[in-house]
Amino acid sequence: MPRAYEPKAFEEKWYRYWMDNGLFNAKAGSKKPRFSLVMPPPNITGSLHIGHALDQTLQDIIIRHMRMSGMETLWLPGTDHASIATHAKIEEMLESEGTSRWELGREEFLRRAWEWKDRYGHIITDQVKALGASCDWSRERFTMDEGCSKAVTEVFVRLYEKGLIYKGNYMVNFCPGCHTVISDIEVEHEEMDSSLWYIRYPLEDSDGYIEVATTRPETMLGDTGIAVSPDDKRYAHLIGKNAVLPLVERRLPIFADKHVDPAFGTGAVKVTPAHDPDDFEMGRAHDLEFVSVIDTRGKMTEKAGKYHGMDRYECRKALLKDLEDGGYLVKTEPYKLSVGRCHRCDSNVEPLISEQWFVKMKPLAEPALRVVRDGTVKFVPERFTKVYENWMENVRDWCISRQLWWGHRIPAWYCDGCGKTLVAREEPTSCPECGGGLRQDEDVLDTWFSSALWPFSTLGWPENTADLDYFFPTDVLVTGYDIIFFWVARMIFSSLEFMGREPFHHVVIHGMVRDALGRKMSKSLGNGIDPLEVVEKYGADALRMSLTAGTAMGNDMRLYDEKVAGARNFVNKLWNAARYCLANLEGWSPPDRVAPKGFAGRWILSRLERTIQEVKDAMERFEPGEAIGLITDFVWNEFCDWYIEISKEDLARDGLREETQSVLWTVLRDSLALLHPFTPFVTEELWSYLPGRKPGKDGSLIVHPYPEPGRYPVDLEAEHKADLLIEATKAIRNMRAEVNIPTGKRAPAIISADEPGIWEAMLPYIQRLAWTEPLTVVDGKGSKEVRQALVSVAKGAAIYLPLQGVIDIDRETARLDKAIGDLARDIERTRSRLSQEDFLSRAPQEIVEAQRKRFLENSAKLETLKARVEMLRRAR
RNA sequence: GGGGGCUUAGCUCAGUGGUAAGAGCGCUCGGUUCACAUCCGAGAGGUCCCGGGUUCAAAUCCCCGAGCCCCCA
Repeated sequence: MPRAYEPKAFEEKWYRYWMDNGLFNAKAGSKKPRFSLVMPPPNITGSLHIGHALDQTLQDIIIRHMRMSGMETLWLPGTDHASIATHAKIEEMLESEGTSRWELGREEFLRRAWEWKDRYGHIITDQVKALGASCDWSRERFTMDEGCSKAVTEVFVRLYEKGLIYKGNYMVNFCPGCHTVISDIEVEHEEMDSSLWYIRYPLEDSDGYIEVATTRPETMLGDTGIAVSPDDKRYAHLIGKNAVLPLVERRLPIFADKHVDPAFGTGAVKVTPAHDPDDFEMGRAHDLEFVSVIDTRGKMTEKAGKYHGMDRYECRKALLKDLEDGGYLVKTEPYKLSVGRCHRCDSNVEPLISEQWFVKMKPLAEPALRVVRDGTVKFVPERFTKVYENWMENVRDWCISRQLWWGHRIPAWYCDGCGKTLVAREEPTSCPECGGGLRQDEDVLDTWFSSALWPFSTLGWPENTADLDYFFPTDVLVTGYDIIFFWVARMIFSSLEFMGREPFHHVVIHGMVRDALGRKMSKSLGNGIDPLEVVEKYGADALRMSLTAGTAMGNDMRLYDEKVAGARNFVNKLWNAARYCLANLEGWSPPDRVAPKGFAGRWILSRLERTIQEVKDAMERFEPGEAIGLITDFVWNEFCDWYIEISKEDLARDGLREETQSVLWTVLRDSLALLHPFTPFVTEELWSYLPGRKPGKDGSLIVHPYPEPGRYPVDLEAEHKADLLIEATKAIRNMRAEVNIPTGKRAPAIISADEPGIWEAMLPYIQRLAWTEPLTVVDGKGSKEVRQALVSVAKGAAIYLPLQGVIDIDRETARLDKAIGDLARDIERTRSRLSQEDFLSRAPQEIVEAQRKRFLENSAKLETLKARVEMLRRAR
């Protein structure tokens, strides 16, 4: 075995081994209890970023843990066709070739898109493999593969037939960058510095004016009314009158509407029903005309008269100048404006009226709320429940059509003859009403429409497959809080509607990975961390560990080099601990039973038992960060720092050698098993060297049973002894450091104990661990104080460090005085607690008992120290 | 406007109502200990954001406030 941990030497090897032996593959219908989860499908356009790495790692930890716990596990991977993103990518590519989708036509465009998908679509899944993701690649799916597409059509048709999908003319968000409608949640709102323009609209029947304030002057060309608050006395006399739109000369009725905020601007607002969601509502309520002046490319329409063809912002400039020239512009004020921007391309979204397909949400939302409220679906951490509920309660109809070509084409046909709309599973040949020719809807569906079906479409729905029968509903879904609305919510209502039950039972939500300064990683900042570079430098295990250790589920985290290096250091520590164990296990083979008699062995197994219990508990609560923390503490701070050091002593002793080997082997074996879900590569590698390992693939760690509580006795007596050993060792090391005795240099020490018998057996260990020579025990009751020495107190013992030279009395007195002060304060605290009637009667017995014990122990220590100080004074 | 989160050591973060508040990194001092310098040993460093309340007991639960962040409208 190499001295240092070299992840590159074996990571690929093991991934291939697991794959080649089918160890990731699930069997439907197995007798074992099942556990399944589906991977949130990454976009085919993307490459692996650190957020994926976190998401994948958490899922892999869960699935490996479950696999080792004896479940028939399925982790189903796949990719998402990412309609807008891929479409944009292809268009970009065509543009660079000097052509366009319009020139090529739909069929050729799609051929090119599939070609692109075949070439690049698997890049991201290959990258996922480098992280060690143990998903069942034989079941890999794609949102646009045959089965998933069939599911999409089926869902569309059924919802349409049920009246839950409709087509209509409504206010939608149009993205001029992506050239398509997007849904409400794809719009991001951002506060921006802008202006508020005050414009004077002449009254029709008098010389007066009504002044309005607007943030979007260019939309005035589509104004068809003016609204004021019904309670606003300033304008009461104008209600029912008309104003005249400057430059356009359109007559605008002035009316009252309670949605108008009298405190905004002048209290009077211009109403543009075709270009503002609120105005749209007012336009309907007050029967106003709808005049569209901006088109889907963000350009002014014919209706804009002389501004026709201008870009919306260009038009704003021109218009403001004309208003000013005409004397209509009263003033301009700075104003903080909330602008809607496209989630994908950042363009300013244009609200406009357009005919689109929608999903009616109310009837679907209701059951989706119920399953979360009654606990059928649980969010982890729980606080995300509220986020979900909040959204679901206020959900609006979902605009699902997109003016793109890459995606699931809407299964709707229109008859040229009679105008009838047909929605069908298979392409109809002619109109059933009039026999006329049919034209399919040009649009495709929102990508999330297909992702919403992921937990069951990937298992074969709408067919009744064995996989669907066995693995559905899935158990857990792991994802980031940023897609609760986009995806989680939609899977829940889709599954309830089509499967008649929840898609999963737990939704485990993680946070975002940020850079060292806490900033979001973004292309424009260039602060993204490439997970593959990290794997290259530190190994996949270190990356996985650094993404999980020290964070609580649901919270954002920062990632930086030092953190990964720290994780790598632990893996290296494990590596070397294993080397030590293995070197001492040569020629040894495991016995049937491991039941050490020595206290050290009993102690470490007792600690291992407790660790196994605590890890189990943390995993059940979906807190892998806690679990990995418990394991690393155990391995590093107890096994490596103490037990291994103790074992060096015991291995040299005839009577103890064999049981010590057994203990080393046992602890190493269980530690590797405990760690495997977190650091699969290094543990499988080390496992392969472990004596007693079953041969063949069934002997692989990946399918070895996860350590369960109840394996080893919790041994209080051994734990107590180990406590004493550690306390005494630390006391001696401490005093040595105090007087600068170098580590490793032999120096004498004396333990003056109340019960010398207990200490007798520990001498060789303390001697080794604290570099004492000689180390003696004396009976504390009978013996005299040791003169030229430093002293420390432990439970039931005073520990002396004799010095050759004369000790510095002042310094030693000061040191002891500090210790006395600390002890006295603590004793006072416990004494006061123990004197409170309420505490004694109301606090649990164990707590009171612990306080008593502490009081007594500390009092004894205090006595010793006080006597010592007294002695030093006399010696002066 | 509504909802949520965060505030704990110099930095990044854990933290179950139980009584001496933890880790990693950094810092200081000392180490060529036969697994490991990717390491070992020792140490310094904290009004647990402020103020109330509940409780025998509060970093932890409740209320008020401050600062920062996120989501929704």
